[in-house]
Amino acid sequence: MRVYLDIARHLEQEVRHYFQAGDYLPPESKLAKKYDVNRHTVRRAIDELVFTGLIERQQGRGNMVVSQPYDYPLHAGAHFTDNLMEQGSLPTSQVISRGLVAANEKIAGMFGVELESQVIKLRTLRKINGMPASVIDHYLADLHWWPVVKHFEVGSLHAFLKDKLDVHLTRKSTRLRAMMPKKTDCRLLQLSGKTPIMVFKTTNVITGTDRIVEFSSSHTRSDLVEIVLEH
Amino acid sequence: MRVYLDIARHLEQEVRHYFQAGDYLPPESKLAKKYDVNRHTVRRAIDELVFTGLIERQQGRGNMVVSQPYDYPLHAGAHFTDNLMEQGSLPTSQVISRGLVAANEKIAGMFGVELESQVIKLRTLRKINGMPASVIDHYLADLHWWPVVKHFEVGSLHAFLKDKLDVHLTRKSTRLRAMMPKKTDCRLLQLSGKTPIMVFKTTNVITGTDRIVEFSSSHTRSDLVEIVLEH
DNA sequence: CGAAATTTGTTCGTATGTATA
DNA sequence: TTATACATACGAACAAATTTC
Repeated sequence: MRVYLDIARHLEQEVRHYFQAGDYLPPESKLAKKYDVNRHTVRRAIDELVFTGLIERQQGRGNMVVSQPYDYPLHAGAHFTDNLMEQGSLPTSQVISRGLVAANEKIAGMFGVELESQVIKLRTLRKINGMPASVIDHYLADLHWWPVVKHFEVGSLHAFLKDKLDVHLTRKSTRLRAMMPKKTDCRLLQLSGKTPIMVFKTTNVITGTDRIVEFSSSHTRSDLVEIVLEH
Repeated sequence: MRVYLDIARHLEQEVRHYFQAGDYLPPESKLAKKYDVNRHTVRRAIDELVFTGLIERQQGRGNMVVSQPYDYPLHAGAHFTDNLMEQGSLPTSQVISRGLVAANEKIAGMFGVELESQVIKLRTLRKINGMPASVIDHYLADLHWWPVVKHFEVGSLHAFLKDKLDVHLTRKSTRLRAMMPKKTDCRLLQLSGKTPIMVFKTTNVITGTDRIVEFSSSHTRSDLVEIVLEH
């Protein structure tokens, strides 16, 4: 059983060998016919590739290949450093999902909006030398940004907002802890479940004001990344 | 449409208000009946909560509530905040060992002294509400401080140095990672071995200079302490 | 211990909604 | 506007893991 995992593996090989970033997969319906399974099963397989950041779904358009093939990961144990001051403005991240979600109590409270009101949610994956290093959920308060944010694909979110919307963000506070990865973390970060992750929660305000307009939660592999703060 | 999002929101509220970590949701079949939808739809809703780390699926068993709801009244001891900017000058730490040791390569390099030359080492334990929260190893470059440091017992090491020796220290850099505790960590911090620790390595200079005269390495329980940085 | 019941996991089929070209 | 493609939802069946008896 678990046909979708076989298909996911096969699809991933196909993508890495014969597709480039920007290409689109064949339609789900075609793939379903090709693999002789229900379209649900193909979707479930593609879900896996979306999770790992290889594919991005685009309703009405298709499933796009996000990252380059042949990005071979380094041997484990390699060591990187990171600069906390650049969290949220990291240049090497790519979007793996986006949409509007209802604000939960915490988010609504921070943003000063009604509970259940809609906010923008982006999930980005950051890779270092082809290795997934951290997955970051961004929440944006201002729905007016959505038409623009819809087209953000790779690079720095903060730079993108500054560029396209003239919105300048400043970090207000950062909260940090460590924990063992959940299943989703393991999948997204290709983790074994034995190494802990670091969790950063940061709030960002519009520069010069106290209005929190972005909240992000980052899950970072602790074996690949060492955080550096220069005072 | 998007019934599953409504259900996800409702479930999240229920969980945050009436469930604790370790509790199990009602079976998906019951929830499907309750919300009068197909079980698929309930599953899709629960997927959202799994995604955010609130719920963990356990095949054959049920869907378990994972994390303590953050807007829940905390029972004492569950959660603390800490301020990184005060690391190394924390008032609640006590010395558990002290002495002169030979500098290893790393320490010698940082201090700019000969390999194997003697440096001061202090090990302090920091407790929060009587619970060991972190163990810190301090290395001091200047042996002239030893006669004075010998008498340091509790409180802030930095304040002590300022008081007794008129030495003003300023943090230069902090490096941070997370790891699983070693045996010694488990013993000193009364840890089970299943929760990760955060490791801070900080260098301190004499204020106004670039001379690194203190290096400290702090091992901190990640389940008791959340680090807060205000920018 | 083993069988039955319970609960989540996967797959099929079908239908309809929504976004994009 | 129409066609295409992804998104959501319903119903049914069986598989796999766990608990209960």
